[in-house]
Amino acid sequence: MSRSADQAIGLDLTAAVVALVEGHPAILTVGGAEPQAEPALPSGPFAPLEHRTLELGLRGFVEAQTGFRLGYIEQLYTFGDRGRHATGLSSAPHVLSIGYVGLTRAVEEGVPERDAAPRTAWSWQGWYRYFPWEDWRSGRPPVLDERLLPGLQAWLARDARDEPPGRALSRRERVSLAFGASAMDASLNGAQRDDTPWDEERVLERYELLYEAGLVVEAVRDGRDAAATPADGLGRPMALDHRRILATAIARLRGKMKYRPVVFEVMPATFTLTDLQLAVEAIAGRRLHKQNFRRLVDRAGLVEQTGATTLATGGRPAALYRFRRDVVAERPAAGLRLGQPVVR
Amino acid sequence: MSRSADQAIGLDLTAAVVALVEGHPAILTVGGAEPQAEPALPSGPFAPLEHRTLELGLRGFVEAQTGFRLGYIEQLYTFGDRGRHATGLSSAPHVLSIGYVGLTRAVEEGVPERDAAPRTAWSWQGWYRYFPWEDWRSGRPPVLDERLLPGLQAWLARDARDEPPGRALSRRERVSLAFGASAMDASLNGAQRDDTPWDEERVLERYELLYEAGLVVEAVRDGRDAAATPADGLGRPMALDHRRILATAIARLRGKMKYRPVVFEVMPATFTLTDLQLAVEAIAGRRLHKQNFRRLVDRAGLVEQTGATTLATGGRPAALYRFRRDVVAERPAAGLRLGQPVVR
DNA sequence: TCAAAAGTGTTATCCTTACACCCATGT
DNA sequence: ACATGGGTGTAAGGATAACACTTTTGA
Repeated sequence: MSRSADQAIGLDLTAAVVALVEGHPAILTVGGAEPQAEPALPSGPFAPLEHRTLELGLRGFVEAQTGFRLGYIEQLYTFGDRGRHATGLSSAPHVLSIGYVGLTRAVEEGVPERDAAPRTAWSWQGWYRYFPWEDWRSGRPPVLDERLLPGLQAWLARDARDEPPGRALSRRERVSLAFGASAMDASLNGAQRDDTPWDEERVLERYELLYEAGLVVEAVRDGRDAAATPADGLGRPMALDHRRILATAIARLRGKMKYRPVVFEVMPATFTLTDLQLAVEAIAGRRLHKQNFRRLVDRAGLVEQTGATTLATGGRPAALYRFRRDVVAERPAAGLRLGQPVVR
Repeated sequence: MSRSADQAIGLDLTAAVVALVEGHPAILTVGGAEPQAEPALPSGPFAPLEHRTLELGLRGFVEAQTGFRLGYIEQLYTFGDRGRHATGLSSAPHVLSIGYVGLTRAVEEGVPERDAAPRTAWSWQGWYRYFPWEDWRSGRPPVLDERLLPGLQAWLARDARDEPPGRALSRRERVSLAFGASAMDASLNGAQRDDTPWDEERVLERYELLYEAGLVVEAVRDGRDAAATPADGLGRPMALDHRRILATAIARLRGKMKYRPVVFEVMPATFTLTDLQLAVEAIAGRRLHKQNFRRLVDRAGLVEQTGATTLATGGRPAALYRFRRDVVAERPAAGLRLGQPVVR
């Protein structure tokens, strides 16, 4: 029960800051400007004497490195696997990272949220550059069938023997769950009744499997078996374990959106219903049914009309809406329970 | 971007280990045997050179301190607020804690899961001793109206002035959300349309409010304003911030149960449907509708009959069931989506 | 025969999904 | 006039919530 600081521990606070840039979900990255450098998320070492709380420390790093002041933030997970995100020297101080998601508006109209000047090169990067297989907005992503699933199949075949039997799910089952039953195609293993569909929330499970299979560059960099790793890997790499944190952030947002009104954190003060739908689709990574979406939003009492309209969209003028802050107090779970209407 | 271990950081791994003991949800505690000592959760300092991963470190602590070998575990949150759970000396090393939930069977029939002898005094404690207001199985808990809500009301009245206005929810709204609209009784603030019901998942929000209001002993111990703290406080205290970790664990379990088959981790190999219902009710803290529960479990394909029956329940013999492990592979979200049928 | 608990059947209601159609603007 | 996107109505299917009722044991 008594504690002693046996061994030095380093703790990084890392933020996946999300905004919408030209209709696409984007994250704030630092570095990566030089040809070979990998982009990173805003991050820094937690210093208990300077930072009153973890959250304040995080906000400080983001503001210092990019000038953005965060609104909504949420802790995701504390990652601590050795071997990953390691320096190679086993005597080096062990570094854990606490990952956060933050939401912000890329550009606030009028009042700029960015006060301080950024002290580092930063930029917005579309998050689907790091996870091309997660964007189903214009149909099933080609990478899936062209490279990703074949790679996974090869991995399963290659490593079938050294798999310990036990209560845990087999690799084959995990792949099927994460990527949908179609991933396993002809080789359905028996009692597969209702073929598992693609679940947009399983972003992290998918990334982890690709990592284990050696199909992302980070796996090779961390010194894992790289038997079949393509030279370029799938999706862009990020520094350290930041892509894993981003995967966790996307998964969390996609889930949370359905029962809490978090989308509005990335929306401007007023917007059309189509704008809102596009934002939700951008985050969820799939298309939604227009009419049902509108009724959904309406019934949930999430928005109210401002009275104004805009012609900016072309066609019939669209009514402008604003977020109704009261919903949070009125309804316990005010979100957009999307259902599965993939319209395509 | 370069890191340096500026200041010493201590990291505690802490586990809320849950099992069912005589039909009640219980957690594994250590210490607290002596009259004045507060019970604690199994816990210990993370030592990167000894523990390959955070999870392995945690499992080690639990096994060393209680002899229990954990099955399912899940990371909850990393707590790092200074002022709480602090030593008072500002130069003492800052200690963060990573909280986990674990599930286990209190007594495994036949094969004992407990191999090693416990090196510390440990015991199972019903979790509702720490959160009496969370148990609605035999109706609305009396503490709520007798002590808890009056205490909160007093706090709201007392601190109404020094509340900063802003986008965040007001204290009054937070109380209403966490404890249901009935908490605010006559003083409904206007647009309160559908009166917020009690949401069994908001365990942490409720505990945090009680802490802020100085109504739990820990708040006084941590040096917060104790203007109206009753001598004994509400519910039993735990060491450090362990009760907060337990609150997080309960909240997570109550939520997770609805979309993942985690209940079965605390069930014996075979059980009757009533056993299962009682287990779910014990965790959720409320009664469920019998007939609908059975159909729910059936439709979800979560269990299958063993063929055997038992007379142990009294009355007509009950069929024995076992968990169908296949569901996990078959259905993406195999859980008990409870709905709100509070019967009583 | 009665109490106790297991187990089955049925109905009203709401929500989800899908489809068809109308409206207001610019070109 | 027509293309474009905004906006509304309604019907079919399924899930939920609530009800009443039958079955099998032990005392």
